[in-house]
Amino acid sequence: MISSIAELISDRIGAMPAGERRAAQTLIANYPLTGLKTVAEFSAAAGVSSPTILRFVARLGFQNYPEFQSALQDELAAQLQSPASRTLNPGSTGGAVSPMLEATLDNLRETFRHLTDKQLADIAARLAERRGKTFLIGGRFTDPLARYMAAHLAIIQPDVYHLAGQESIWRDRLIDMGKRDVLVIFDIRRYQESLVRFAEKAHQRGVQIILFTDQWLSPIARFARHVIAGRTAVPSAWDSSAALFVVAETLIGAVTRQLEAAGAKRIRDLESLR
Amino acid sequence: MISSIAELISDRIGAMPAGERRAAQTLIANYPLTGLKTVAEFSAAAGVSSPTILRFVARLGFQNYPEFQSALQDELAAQLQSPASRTLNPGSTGGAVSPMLEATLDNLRETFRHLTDKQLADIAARLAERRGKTFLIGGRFTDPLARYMAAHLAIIQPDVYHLAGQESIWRDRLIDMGKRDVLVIFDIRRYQESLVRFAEKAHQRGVQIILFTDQWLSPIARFARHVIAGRTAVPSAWDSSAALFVVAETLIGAVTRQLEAAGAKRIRDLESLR
DNA sequence: CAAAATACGTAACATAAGATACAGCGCCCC
DNA sequence: GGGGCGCTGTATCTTATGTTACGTATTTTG
Repeated sequence: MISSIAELISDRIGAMPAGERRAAQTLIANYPLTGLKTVAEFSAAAGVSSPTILRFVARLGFQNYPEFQSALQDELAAQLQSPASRTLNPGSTGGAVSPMLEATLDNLRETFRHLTDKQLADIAARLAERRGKTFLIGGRFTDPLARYMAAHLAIIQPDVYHLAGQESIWRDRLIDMGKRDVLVIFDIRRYQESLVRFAEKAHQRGVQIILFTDQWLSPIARFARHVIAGRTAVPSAWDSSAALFVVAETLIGAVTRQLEAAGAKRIRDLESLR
Repeated sequence: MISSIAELISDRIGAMPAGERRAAQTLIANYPLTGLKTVAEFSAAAGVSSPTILRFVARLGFQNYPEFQSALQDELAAQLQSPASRTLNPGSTGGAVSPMLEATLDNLRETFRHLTDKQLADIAARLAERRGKTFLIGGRFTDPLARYMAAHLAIIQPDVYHLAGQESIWRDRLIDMGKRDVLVIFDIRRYQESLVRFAEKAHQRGVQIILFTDQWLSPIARFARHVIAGRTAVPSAWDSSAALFVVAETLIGAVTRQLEAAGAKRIRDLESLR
């Protein structure tokens, strides 16, 4: 079975005329980048004319050049999103557990690779900024993450609220929200209508939204000031929220560090209350 | 110093208008593929108009769109040729992020290293066994994990209950618990007195306890049938529950697989209820 | 060795892509 | 509340990209 275009090429390269073969070799040589450039550039790199390139992709079975490029891009997307393929682990971890663990480790690495220090620092700074209130809410499966984050933030600073219960309840809380406030939303597929509506209304009131979502971006991204896109794919019937969980923990740590001075006093006060 | 376009973006994303920021977030979310597509496709993915995309790349310092794409391709070429450089993002190694990530990755590996497939399989089998009820409860910071697990398990099987609210409430639920039932407890330092008491009473009633705890083992371990000890140490003011979270997800996946036949029907029934 | 078939490139064409001008709108500041 | 600024989208235009037609070169075969 032929799965990648590279395989397809090496499968048929024998039955190609000289010019097309040069095209094939050039493409393979630094795959798949040459194929993503324009026909003119491709042809120049291969030292043949444009029509030869087009005949080449036609021979591979594509209707036209854009279709060929799309196929390459899809392949590249798959490759970039599941870095598992590049870490070929030769039996180092053989159990039935490891697929799940490995996928999660990859998701973590991949999620943080798309996340710069500056982004996290900005978000942490916004959360640490003690001007307005902080609200947290999540979807069906992600609401526990909102709770987890709220449980920590509420200790180191005042005015942290987790929005729970029925939609009507938190919808009414909108009235307390304004420009100075922050709303942290967790929303991964399948995105919840009610959350989107809520986010939109909050946005209209000038609330700054920090969104935790998956790589396909919840529609809430439209309204969000900051977006954290975590990888969720694992070999399971469910999506994994582990990457978002770790980002949340990282943020909690960062905020705590920023509030060190004020926070330490607050924690001491809390202790004395027990 | 700014070496990659991704860094450049996150450096300037703060100073961008809303539309362009959406473009930036969309690009980062699955970098760099969106940037290799046409302006029209990019704009559609981001939910903005084409000119906004062009203004976005102009703001990044590129003269025109093709130049921007070339830069992305060059970057991608460099990345594909030296896979090692992917993991070491020179800008972020010095930052505050990676210590946290690295520690979490270590915790995950370490946690699973002490966890055999058989252990997990046994626990999953016990959870999938549909003789009695399943109760879940957690401590101050770990209760969200109990909720997360409950949210999933409740979908694939009946009689799954998360114990929330005040101590007196769940203490009274003890009366419904018996030998056939399972109690999943999350408890990490500082271990909660109330949970220990609850676990002891449940144990006396013959309830099988599955305990998620840290490597120092909650006192509840005395009463537990199964103990999962996760690593929690991270360079932060707080302990990390990420390892326990991932174990929970792994178990959820395993239970789902075991209940595939029965669970599939149940999920279908649930869908039809909406 | 000759004739035919195939391959290749040049050049003209059509199309789709990127760029720009302009008007509407919202937002912020005064 | 009013004026100004800046952001965004629609519509138009221009560019360059992919495509095709055709003539020449090259190879293959009888």
